[in-house]
Amino acid sequence: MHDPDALENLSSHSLSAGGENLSSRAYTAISEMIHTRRLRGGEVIVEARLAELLGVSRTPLREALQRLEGEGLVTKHANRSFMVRQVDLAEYLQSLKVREILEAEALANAFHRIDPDALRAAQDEIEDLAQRPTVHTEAHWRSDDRIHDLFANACGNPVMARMIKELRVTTRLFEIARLAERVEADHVEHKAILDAVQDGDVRKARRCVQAHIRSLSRHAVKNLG
Amino acid sequence: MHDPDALENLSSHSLSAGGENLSSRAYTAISEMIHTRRLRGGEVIVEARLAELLGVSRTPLREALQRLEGEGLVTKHANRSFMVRQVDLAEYLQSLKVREILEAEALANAFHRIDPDALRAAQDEIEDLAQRPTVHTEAHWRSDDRIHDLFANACGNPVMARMIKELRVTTRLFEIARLAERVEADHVEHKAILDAVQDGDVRKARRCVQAHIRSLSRHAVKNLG
DNA sequence: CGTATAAAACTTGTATACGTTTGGTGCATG
DNA sequence: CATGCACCAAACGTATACAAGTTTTATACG
Repeated sequence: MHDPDALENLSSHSLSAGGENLSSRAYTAISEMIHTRRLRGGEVIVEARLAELLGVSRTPLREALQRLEGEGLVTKHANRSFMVRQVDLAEYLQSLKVREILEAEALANAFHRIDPDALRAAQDEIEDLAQRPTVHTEAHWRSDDRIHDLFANACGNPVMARMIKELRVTTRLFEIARLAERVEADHVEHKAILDAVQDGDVRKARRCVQAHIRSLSRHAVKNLG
Repeated sequence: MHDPDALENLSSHSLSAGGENLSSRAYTAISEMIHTRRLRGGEVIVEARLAELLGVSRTPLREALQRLEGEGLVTKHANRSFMVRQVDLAEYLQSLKVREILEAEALANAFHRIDPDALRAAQDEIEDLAQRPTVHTEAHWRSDDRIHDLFANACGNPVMARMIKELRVTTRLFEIARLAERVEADHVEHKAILDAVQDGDVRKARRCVQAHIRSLSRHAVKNLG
Protein backbone atom coordinates (compact mmCIF):
# COMPACT_ATOMS: atom_id res chain seq x y z
CA MET A 1 0.00 0.00 0.00
CA HIS A 2 0.98 3.62 -0.48
CA ASP A 3 2.96 3.08 -3.57
CA PRO A 4 4.95 6.31 -3.79
CA ASP A 5 4.49 6.42 -7.54
CA ALA A 6 0.73 6.10 -7.53
CA LEU A 7 0.11 9.78 -7.98
CA GLU A 8 2.46 10.04 -10.90
CA ASN A 9 1.00 7.01 -12.59
CA LEU A 10 -2.45 8.43 -12.44
CA SER A 11 -1.93 11.10 -15.00
CA SER A 12 0.68 11.74 -17.60
CA HIS A 13 0.98 15.41 -16.73
CA SER A 14 4.05 16.79 -15.13
CA LEU A 15 2.10 18.89 -12.64
CA SER A 16 1.31 16.04 -10.34
CA ALA A 17 4.85 14.75 -10.43
CA GLY A 18 6.29 17.94 -8.97
CA GLY A 19 7.96 18.19 -5.62
CA GLU A 20 5.02 19.68 -3.73
CA ASN A 21 3.60 18.04 -0.67
CA LEU A 22 1.09 15.25 -0.91
CA SER A 23 -1.93 17.46 -0.29
CA SER A 24 -1.07 19.67 -3.22
CA ARG A 25 -0.37 16.78 -5.47
CA ALA A 26 -3.63 15.12 -4.53
CA TYR A 27 -5.30 18.45 -5.18
CA THR A 28 -4.00 18.79 -8.70
CA ALA A 29 -4.61 15.11 -9.40
CA ILE A 30 -8.25 15.30 -8.35
CA SER A 31 -8.74 18.59 -10.09
CA GLU A 32 -7.50 17.02 -13.27
CA MET A 33 -9.62 13.93 -12.77
CA ILE A 34 -12.65 16.17 -12.63
CA HIS A 35 -11.66 18.21 -15.65
CA THR A 36 -11.00 15.10 -17.68
CA ARG A 37 -14.23 13.56 -16.46
CA ARG A 38 -12.58 10.59 -14.87
CA LEU A 39 -14.65 11.81 -11.96
CA ARG A 40 -18.11 12.71 -13.23
CA GLY A 41 -20.37 15.41 -11.88
CA GLY A 42 -22.58 14.11 -9.10
CA GLU A 43 -20.29 11.21 -8.32
CA VAL A 44 -19.87 10.49 -4.64
CA ILE A 45 -16.31 10.46 -3.40
CA VAL A 46 -15.42 7.92 -0.75
CA GLU A 47 -12.29 9.09 0.93
CA ALA A 48 -10.64 5.77 1.60
CA ARG A 49 -11.07 4.56 -1.95
CA LEU A 50 -9.78 7.70 -3.59
CA ALA A 51 -6.94 7.90 -1.10
CA GLU A 52 -5.80 4.44 -1.98
CA LEU A 53 -6.16 5.15 -5.66
CA LEU A 54 -3.89 8.16 -5.28
CA GLY A 55 -1.51 6.38 -2.95
CA VAL A 56 -1.87 8.77 -0.02
CA SER A 57 -3.55 8.54 3.35
CA ARG A 58 -6.88 10.12 4.05
CA THR A 59 -5.39 13.14 5.79
CA PRO A 60 -3.83 14.90 2.79
CA LEU A 61 -6.69 13.67 0.63
CA ARG A 62 -9.21 15.38 2.83
CA GLU A 63 -7.17 18.54 2.77
CA ALA A 64 -7.22 18.44 -1.01
CA LEU A 65 -10.97 17.88 -1.03
CA GLN A 66 -11.52 20.76 1.34
CA ARG A 67 -9.52 23.07 -0.87
CA LEU A 68 -11.46 21.86 -3.87
CA GLU A 69 -14.64 22.51 -1.99
CA GLY A 70 -13.57 26.09 -1.37
CA GLU A 71 -12.86 26.39 -5.04
CA GLY A 72 -16.22 24.95 -5.90
CA LEU A 73 -15.18 21.77 -7.68
CA VAL A 74 -16.63 19.48 -5.04
CA THR A 75 -19.35 19.95 -2.46
CA LYS A 76 -20.18 18.34 0.83
CA HIS A 77 -23.69 17.14 1.45
CA ALA A 78 -24.53 18.05 5.04
CA ASN A 79 -22.44 15.77 7.24
CA ARG A 80 -22.00 13.33 4.44
CA SER A 81 -19.52 12.48 1.76
CA PHE A 82 -17.97 14.79 -0.73
CA MET A 83 -19.35 14.68 -4.21
CA VAL A 84 -18.17 16.12 -7.47
CA ARG A 85 -20.09 19.27 -8.04
CA GLN A 86 -22.76 19.23 -10.66
CA VAL A 87 -23.60 22.55 -12.21
CA ASP A 88 -27.12 22.74 -13.50
CA LEU A 89 -28.37 24.89 -16.33
CA ALA A 90 -29.68 27.60 -14.03
CA GLU A 91 -26.37 28.08 -12.29
CA TYR A 92 -24.54 27.99 -15.58
CA LEU A 93 -26.66 30.80 -16.96
CA GLN A 94 -26.34 32.81 -13.77
CA SER A 95 -22.58 32.47 -13.87
CA LEU A 96 -22.49 33.49 -17.49
CA LYS A 97 -24.52 36.58 -16.67
CA VAL A 98 -21.98 37.69 -14.11
CA ARG A 99 -19.13 36.80 -16.43
CA GLU A 100 -20.68 38.91 -19.12
CA ILE A 101 -20.63 41.92 -16.84
CA LEU A 102 -17.17 41.38 -15.44
CA GLU A 103 -15.39 40.23 -18.56
CA ALA A 104 -16.72 43.11 -20.59
CA GLU A 105 -15.50 45.48 -17.91
CA ALA A 106 -12.17 43.71 -17.67
CA LEU A 107 -11.61 43.90 -21.39
CA ALA A 108 -12.36 47.60 -21.44
CA ASN A 109 -9.88 48.17 -18.63
CA ALA A 110 -7.29 45.90 -20.14
CA PHE A 111 -7.48 47.48 -23.52
CA HIS A 112 -4.29 49.48 -23.48
CA ARG A 113 -2.36 47.00 -21.41
CA ILE A 114 -2.56 43.94 -23.61
CA ASP A 115 0.74 42.60 -24.80
CA PRO A 116 0.65 42.61 -28.62
CA ASP A 117 2.77 39.49 -28.77
CA ALA A 118 0.41 37.58 -26.52
CA LEU A 119 -2.47 38.78 -28.64
CA ARG A 120 -0.79 37.59 -31.81
CA ALA A 121 0.04 34.24 -30.19
CA ALA A 122 -3.57 33.72 -29.19
CA GLN A 123 -4.75 34.50 -32.69
CA ASP A 124 -2.27 32.05 -34.18
CA GLU A 125 -3.37 29.37 -31.79
CA ILE A 126 -6.96 29.75 -32.87
CA GLU A 127 -5.98 29.52 -36.52
CA ASP A 128 -4.09 26.35 -35.74
CA LEU A 129 -6.95 24.75 -33.91
CA ALA A 130 -9.52 25.81 -36.48
CA GLN A 131 -7.59 24.13 -39.27
CA ARG A 132 -7.24 20.80 -37.56
CA PRO A 133 -9.51 18.13 -38.97
CA THR A 134 -10.24 16.59 -35.57
CA VAL A 135 -11.13 18.34 -32.35
CA HIS A 136 -8.55 18.10 -29.63
CA THR A 137 -10.60 18.82 -26.53
CA GLU A 138 -7.67 19.48 -24.25
CA ALA A 139 -6.10 21.99 -26.63
CA HIS A 140 -9.42 23.72 -27.11
CA TRP A 141 -9.83 24.36 -23.40
CA ARG A 142 -6.27 25.58 -23.14
CA SER A 143 -6.87 28.07 -25.89
CA ASP A 144 -10.12 29.13 -24.25
CA ASP A 145 -8.33 29.68 -20.97
CA ARG A 146 -5.59 31.61 -22.65
CA ILE A 147 -7.89 34.07 -24.34
CA HIS A 148 -10.10 34.75 -21.39
CA ASP A 149 -7.17 34.95 -18.99
CA LEU A 150 -5.44 37.36 -21.31
CA PHE A 151 -7.98 40.05 -20.60
CA ALA A 152 -8.59 39.13 -16.99
CA ASN A 153 -4.93 39.35 -16.12
CA ALA A 154 -4.37 42.59 -17.98
CA CYS A 155 -7.33 44.46 -16.53
CA GLY A 156 -5.24 45.96 -13.76
CA ASN A 157 -7.51 44.63 -11.06
CA PRO A 158 -6.32 41.33 -9.61
CA VAL A 159 -9.47 40.97 -7.57
CA MET A 160 -11.61 41.23 -10.67
CA ALA A 161 -9.36 38.71 -12.39
CA ARG A 162 -9.79 36.28 -9.52
CA MET A 163 -13.57 36.60 -9.64
CA ILE A 164 -13.61 35.95 -13.36
CA LYS A 165 -11.45 32.88 -12.98
CA GLU A 166 -13.63 31.60 -10.20
CA LEU A 167 -16.72 32.00 -12.33
CA ARG A 168 -15.02 30.26 -15.19
CA VAL A 169 -14.44 27.23 -12.99
CA THR A 170 -18.18 26.91 -12.63
CA THR A 171 -19.00 27.40 -16.27
CA ARG A 172 -16.22 25.10 -17.38
CA LEU A 173 -17.59 22.41 -15.12
CA PHE A 174 -20.88 22.63 -16.97
CA GLU A 175 -19.32 22.84 -20.37
CA ILE A 176 -17.08 19.81 -20.02
CA ALA A 177 -20.17 17.79 -19.24
CA ARG A 178 -21.74 18.67 -22.57
CA LEU A 179 -21.06 20.65 -25.70
CA ALA A 180 -18.21 19.59 -27.86
CA GLU A 181 -20.15 21.11 -30.70
CA ARG A 182 -19.41 24.59 -29.42
CA VAL A 183 -15.87 24.37 -30.70
CA GLU A 184 -16.69 25.80 -34.10
CA ALA A 185 -18.59 28.81 -32.80
CA ASP A 186 -16.04 29.44 -30.06
CA HIS A 187 -13.30 29.81 -32.62
CA VAL A 188 -15.27 32.31 -34.66
CA GLU A 189 -16.32 34.36 -31.67
CA HIS A 190 -12.92 34.33 -30.03
CA LYS A 191 -11.38 35.44 -33.29
CA ALA A 192 -13.85 38.28 -33.53
CA ILE A 193 -12.89 39.48 -30.06
CA LEU A 194 -9.18 39.35 -30.74
CA ASP A 195 -9.54 41.09 -34.08
CA ALA A 196 -11.52 43.88 -32.52
CA VAL A 197 -8.81 44.31 -29.92
CA GLN A 198 -6.15 44.38 -32.58
CA ASP A 199 -8.10 47.00 -34.48
CA GLY A 200 -8.15 49.10 -31.35
CA ASP A 201 -11.91 49.26 -31.29
CA VAL A 202 -12.85 49.17 -27.62
CA ARG A 203 -16.59 49.34 -28.05
CA LYS A 204 -16.64 46.65 -30.66
CA ALA A 205 -14.43 44.38 -28.56
CA ARG A 206 -16.75 44.86 -25.65
CA ARG A 207 -19.75 44.02 -27.77
CA CYS A 208 -17.97 40.95 -29.05
CA VAL A 209 -17.30 39.70 -25.54
CA GLN A 210 -20.91 40.16 -24.59
CA ALA A 211 -22.06 38.53 -27.80
CA HIS A 212 -19.76 35.59 -27.15
CA ILE A 213 -21.05 34.96 -23.68
CA ARG A 214 -24.66 35.45 -24.71
CA SER A 215 -24.04 33.00 -27.49
CA LEU A 216 -22.95 30.46 -24.89
CA SER A 217 -26.15 31.07 -22.95
CA ARG A 218 -28.36 30.76 -26.00
CA HIS A 219 -26.66 27.58 -27.07
CA ALA A 220 -27.10 26.00 -23.65
CA VAL A 221 -30.75 26.97 -23.46
CA LYS A 222 -31.48 25.78 -26.97
CA ASN A 223 -29.84 22.39 -26.47
CA LEU A 224 -30.94 21.71 -22.94
CA GLY A 225 -33.73 24.06 -22.01
CA MET B 1 -6.84 18.92 28.05
CA HIS B 2 -9.62 19.00 25.50
CA ASP B 3 -12.13 20.51 27.78
CA PRO B 4 -15.37 19.85 25.93
CA ASP B 5 -16.69 23.27 26.89
CA ALA B 6 -13.71 25.25 25.69
CA LEU B 7 -15.34 26.25 22.44
CA GLU B 8 -18.45 27.47 24.13
CA ASN B 9 -16.52 29.46 26.65
CA LEU B 10 -14.62 31.26 23.97
CA SER B 11 -17.48 33.32 22.76
CA SER B 12 -20.84 34.23 24.13
CA HIS B 13 -22.60 33.63 20.85
CA SER B 14 -24.94 30.73 20.42
CA LEU B 15 -23.58 29.82 17.00
CA SER B 16 -20.55 28.11 18.34
CA ALA B 17 -22.52 26.22 20.94
CA GLY B 18 -24.65 24.42 18.37
CA GLY B 19 -24.57 20.73 17.74
CA GLU B 20 -22.34 20.80 14.67
CA ASN B 21 -19.18 18.81 14.48
CA LEU B 22 -15.95 20.14 15.88
CA SER B 23 -14.62 21.37 12.57
CA SER B 24 -17.63 23.57 11.99
CA ARG B 25 -17.58 24.89 15.49
CA ALA B 26 -13.90 25.70 15.23
CA TYR B 27 -14.67 27.37 11.92
CA THR B 28 -17.28 29.69 13.34
CA ALA B 29 -15.21 30.35 16.43
CA ILE B 30 -12.16 31.38 14.43
CA SER B 31 -14.24 33.37 12.00
CA GLU B 32 -15.65 35.29 14.89
CA MET B 33 -12.27 35.77 16.48
CA ILE B 34 -11.13 37.40 13.29
CA HIS B 35 -14.17 39.60 12.96
CA THR B 36 -13.89 40.75 16.54
CA ARG B 37 -10.17 41.28 16.12
CA ARG B 38 -9.21 38.83 18.80
CA LEU B 39 -7.09 37.56 15.95
CA ARG B 40 -5.47 40.51 14.19
CA GLY B 41 -4.62 40.75 10.52
CA GLY B 42 -1.14 39.46 9.80
CA GLU B 43 -1.03 37.37 12.94
CA VAL B 44 0.58 33.97 12.52
CA ILE B 45 -1.56 31.07 13.62
CA VAL B 46 0.20 28.18 15.27
CA GLU B 47 -2.03 25.21 15.00
CA ALA B 48 -1.23 23.50 18.25
CA ARG B 49 -1.75 26.63 20.30
CA LEU B 50 -5.04 27.59 18.70
CA ALA B 51 -6.22 23.99 18.86
CA GLU B 52 -5.62 23.88 22.58
CA LEU B 53 -7.27 27.25 23.03
CA LEU B 54 -10.38 25.95 21.29
CA GLY B 55 -10.21 22.60 23.01
CA VAL B 56 -10.00 20.49 19.85
CA SER B 57 -7.24 18.50 18.25
CA ARG B 58 -5.28 19.77 15.31
CA THR B 59 -7.26 17.75 12.79
CA PRO B 60 -10.59 19.59 12.93
CA LEU B 61 -8.73 22.84 13.52
CA ARG B 62 -6.81 22.43 10.29
CA GLU B 63 -10.02 21.62 8.49
CA ALA B 64 -11.50 24.84 9.77
CA LEU B 65 -8.43 26.80 8.71
CA GLN B 66 -8.53 25.28 5.26
CA ARG B 67 -12.14 26.27 4.85
CA LEU B 68 -11.32 29.75 6.06
CA GLU B 69 -8.49 29.88 3.57
CA GLY B 70 -10.89 29.03 0.79
CA GLU B 71 -13.12 31.80 2.02
CA GLY B 72 -10.23 34.22 2.14
CA LEU B 73 -10.09 34.94 5.85
CA VAL B 74 -6.72 33.31 6.35
CA THR B 75 -3.84 32.63 4.02
CA LYS B 76 -0.95 30.24 4.08
CA HIS B 77 2.48 31.78 4.44
CA ALA B 78 4.55 30.10 1.72
CA ASN B 79 4.37 26.42 2.62
CA ARG B 80 4.34 27.23 6.26
CA SER B 81 1.91 28.48 8.84
CA PHE B 82 -1.48 29.99 8.35
CA MET B 83 -1.85 33.65 9.05
CA VAL B 84 -4.82 35.90 9.37
CA ARG B 85 -5.26 37.61 6.08
CA GLN B 86 -4.29 41.22 5.87
CA VAL B 87 -6.01 43.20 3.17
CA ASP B 88 -3.98 46.14 1.96
CA LEU B 89 -5.33 49.36 0.56
CA ALA B 90 -4.80 48.31 -3.05
CA GLU B 91 -6.81 45.13 -2.68
CA TYR B 92 -9.49 46.97 -0.75
CA LEU B 93 -9.94 49.46 -3.56
CA GLN B 94 -9.91 46.74 -6.18
CA SER B 95 -12.58 44.83 -4.33
CA LEU B 96 -14.68 47.94 -3.96
CA LYS B 97 -14.43 48.54 -7.69
CA VAL B 98 -15.85 45.11 -8.43
CA ARG B 99 -18.47 45.52 -5.75
CA GLU B 100 -19.52 48.81 -7.29
CA ILE B 101 -20.18 47.07 -10.58
CA LEU B 102 -21.92 44.03 -9.16
CA GLU B 103 -23.93 45.66 -6.42
CA ALA B 104 -25.27 48.32 -8.75
CA GLU B 105 -26.32 45.58 -11.13
CA ALA B 106 -27.77 43.49 -8.33
CA LEU B 107 -29.83 46.39 -7.05
CA ALA B 108 -31.23 47.09 -10.50
CA ASN B 109 -32.22 43.45 -10.89
CA ALA B 110 -33.58 43.22 -7.37
CA PHE B 111 -35.65 46.29 -7.67
CA HIS B 112 -39.07 44.75 -8.10
CA ARG B 113 -38.37 41.81 -5.88
CA ILE B 114 -37.54 43.53 -2.64
CA ASP B 115 -39.79 42.73 0.25
CA PRO B 116 -41.30 46.02 1.46
CA ASP B 117 -41.33 44.80 5.05
CA ALA B 118 -37.64 43.97 4.95
CA LEU B 119 -36.96 47.37 3.45
CA ARG B 120 -38.91 49.08 6.20
CA ALA B 121 -37.13 47.02 8.84
CA ALA B 122 -33.74 47.99 7.47
CA GLN B 123 -34.70 51.65 7.49
CA ASP B 124 -35.88 51.43 11.05
CA GLU B 125 -32.68 49.77 12.09
CA ILE B 126 -30.64 52.60 10.65
CA GLU B 127 -32.75 55.16 12.47
CA ASP B 128 -32.21 53.27 15.67
CA LEU B 129 -28.49 53.08 15.27
CA ALA B 130 -28.16 56.67 14.16
CA GLN B 131 -29.87 57.91 17.30
CA ARG B 132 -27.71 56.02 19.71
CA PRO B 133 -25.22 58.21 21.50
CA THR B 134 -22.46 55.58 21.40
CA VAL B 135 -21.38 53.44 18.48
CA HIS B 136 -22.08 49.75 18.83
CA THR B 137 -19.63 48.24 16.36
CA GLU B 138 -21.23 44.83 16.27
CA ALA B 139 -24.67 46.24 15.56
CA HIS B 140 -23.31 48.51 12.88
CA TRP B 141 -21.78 45.62 10.96
CA ARG B 142 -24.98 43.64 11.30
CA SER B 143 -26.96 46.48 9.84
CA ASP B 144 -24.41 46.87 7.07
CA ASP B 145 -24.69 43.18 6.25
CA ARG B 146 -28.43 43.34 6.28
CA ILE B 147 -28.70 46.16 3.81
CA HIS B 148 -26.18 44.87 1.34
CA ASP B 149 -27.49 41.33 1.58
CA LEU B 150 -31.00 42.60 1.03
CA PHE B 151 -30.21 43.51 -2.55
CA ALA B 152 -27.79 40.70 -3.21
CA ASN B 153 -30.29 38.06 -2.17
CA ALA B 154 -33.15 39.61 -4.08
CA CYS B 155 -31.33 40.07 -7.37
CA GLY B 156 -32.52 36.74 -8.67
CA ASN B 157 -29.02 35.52 -9.40
CA PRO B 158 -27.60 33.41 -6.57
CA VAL B 159 -24.21 33.29 -8.24
CA MET B 160 -24.02 37.06 -8.31
CA ALA B 161 -25.10 37.14 -4.69
CA ARG B 162 -22.34 34.74 -3.76
CA MET B 163 -19.73 36.85 -5.53
CA ILE B 164 -20.88 39.97 -3.77
CA LYS B 165 -20.73 38.27 -0.40
CA GLU B 166 -17.30 36.96 -1.13
CA LEU B 167 -16.08 40.42 -2.02
CA ARG B 168 -17.63 41.82 1.09
CA VAL B 169 -15.59 39.42 3.19
CA THR B 170 -12.47 41.05 1.82
CA THR B 171 -13.61 44.61 2.25
CA ARG B 172 -14.94 43.92 5.71
CA LEU B 173 -11.60 42.51 6.69
CA PHE B 174 -10.02 45.80 5.77
CA GLU B 175 -12.70 47.89 7.37
CA ILE B 176 -12.69 46.22 10.75
CA ALA B 177 -9.00 46.98 11.00
CA ARG B 178 -9.66 50.71 10.73
CA LEU B 179 -12.47 53.19 10.34
CA ALA B 180 -14.94 53.47 13.10
CA GLU B 181 -15.46 57.02 11.89
CA ARG B 182 -17.26 55.77 8.81
CA VAL B 183 -20.32 54.98 10.88
CA GLU B 184 -21.86 58.39 10.42
CA ALA B 185 -21.45 58.50 6.65
CA ASP B 186 -22.55 54.90 6.27
CA HIS B 187 -25.85 55.66 7.92
CA VAL B 188 -26.51 58.61 5.66
CA GLU B 189 -25.57 56.79 2.50
CA HIS B 190 -27.42 53.62 3.41
CA LYS B 191 -30.48 55.66 4.15
CA ALA B 192 -30.22 57.40 0.79
CA ILE B 193 -30.14 54.04 -0.97
CA LEU B 194 -33.11 52.66 0.89
CA ASP B 195 -35.14 55.82 0.37
CA ALA B 196 -34.46 55.74 -3.35
CA VAL B 197 -35.64 52.15 -3.44
CA GLN B 198 -38.77 53.04 -1.53
CA ASP B 199 -39.44 55.87 -3.94
CA GLY B 200 -39.22 53.39 -6.77
CA ASP B 201 -36.46 55.31 -8.48
CA VAL B 202 -34.19 52.68 -9.99
CA ARG B 203 -31.67 55.00 -11.52
CA LYS B 204 -31.31 57.04 -8.41
CA ALA B 205 -30.92 53.95 -6.26
CA ARG B 206 -28.24 52.70 -8.57
CA ARG B 207 -26.43 56.01 -8.41
CA CYS B 208 -26.68 55.95 -4.63
CA VAL B 209 -25.08 52.53 -4.45
CA GLN B 210 -22.24 53.63 -6.64
CA ALA B 211 -21.86 56.83 -4.68
CA HIS B 212 -21.78 54.86 -1.44
CA ILE B 213 -19.04 52.54 -2.58
CA ARG B 214 -17.04 55.32 -4.14
CA SER B 215 -17.36 57.19 -0.89
CA LEU B 216 -15.79 54.21 0.88
CA SER B 217 -12.92 54.28 -1.61
CA ARG B 218 -12.36 58.01 -1.24
CA HIS B 219 -12.42 57.77 2.51
CA ALA B 220 -9.87 54.98 2.56
CA VAL B 221 -7.57 56.78 0.17
CA LYS B 222 -7.83 60.04 2.06
CA ASN B 223 -7.08 58.51 5.42
CA LEU B 224 -4.47 56.02 4.36
CA GLY B 225 -3.22 56.87 0.90
C1' DC C 1 -43.17 -14.47 1.04
C1' DG C 2 -42.70 -10.22 3.45
C1' DT C 3 -41.20 -7.72 7.30
C1' DA C 4 -38.62 -6.63 11.23
C1' DT C 5 -34.60 -6.88 13.83
C1' DA C 6 -29.91 -7.58 14.60
C1' DA C 7 -25.36 -7.81 13.16
C1' DA C 8 -21.74 -6.68 10.18
C1' DA C 9 -19.43 -3.85 7.05
C1' DC C 10 -18.60 0.70 5.59
C1' DT C 11 -17.78 5.67 6.01
C1' DT C 12 -16.67 9.74 8.05
C1' DG C 13 -14.93 12.42 12.38
C1' DT C 14 -11.30 13.02 15.61
C1' DA C 15 -7.15 12.24 18.25
C1' DT C 16 -2.55 11.25 18.36
C1' DA C 17 2.04 9.61 17.23
C1' DC C 18 5.89 10.31 14.55
C1' DG C 19 8.84 11.98 10.83
C1' DT C 20 10.54 16.04 8.48
C1' DT C 21 11.36 20.61 7.73
C1' DT C 22 12.54 25.12 9.26
C1' DG C 23 14.34 28.83 11.70
C1' DG C 24 17.09 30.33 15.39
C1' DT C 25 20.95 30.38 18.55
C1' DG C 26 25.50 29.64 19.97
C1' DC C 27 30.00 28.43 19.25
C1' DA C 28 34.00 28.23 16.52
C1' DT C 29 36.89 30.06 13.16
C1' DG C 30 38.72 33.42 9.86
C1' DC D 1 34.16 41.51 15.10
C1' DA D 2 31.85 39.16 11.44
C1' DT D 3 30.56 34.98 9.19
C1' DG D 4 29.41 30.27 8.75
C1' DC D 5 28.26 25.82 10.40
C1' DA D 6 26.06 22.72 13.56
C1' DC D 7 22.73 21.53 16.59
C1' DC D 8 18.24 22.01 18.76
C1' DA D 9 13.57 23.16 19.42
C1' DA D 10 9.25 24.07 17.59
C1' DA D 11 5.82 23.65 14.00
C1' DC D 12 3.89 21.39 10.25
C1' DG D 13 2.84 17.14 7.15
C1' DT D 14 1.29 12.57 7.15
C1' DA D 15 -0.17 8.05 8.63
C1' DT D 16 -2.92 5.49 11.41
C1' DA D 17 -5.93 3.97 15.17
C1' DC D 18 -10.22 4.26 16.94
C1' DA D 19 -14.98 6.00 17.75
C1' DA D 20 -19.52 7.10 16.26
C1' DG D 21 -23.00 6.88 13.07
C1' DT D 22 -25.14 4.85 8.96
C1' DT D 23 -26.36 1.63 5.57
C1' DT D 24 -26.81 -2.86 4.02
C1' DT D 25 -27.50 -7.58 4.54
C1' DA D 26 -28.89 -11.74 6.57
C1' DT D 27 -31.76 -14.25 9.41
C1' DA D 28 -35.75 -15.36 11.94
C1' DC D 29 -40.42 -14.97 12.70
C1' DG D 30 -45.10 -13.88 11.45
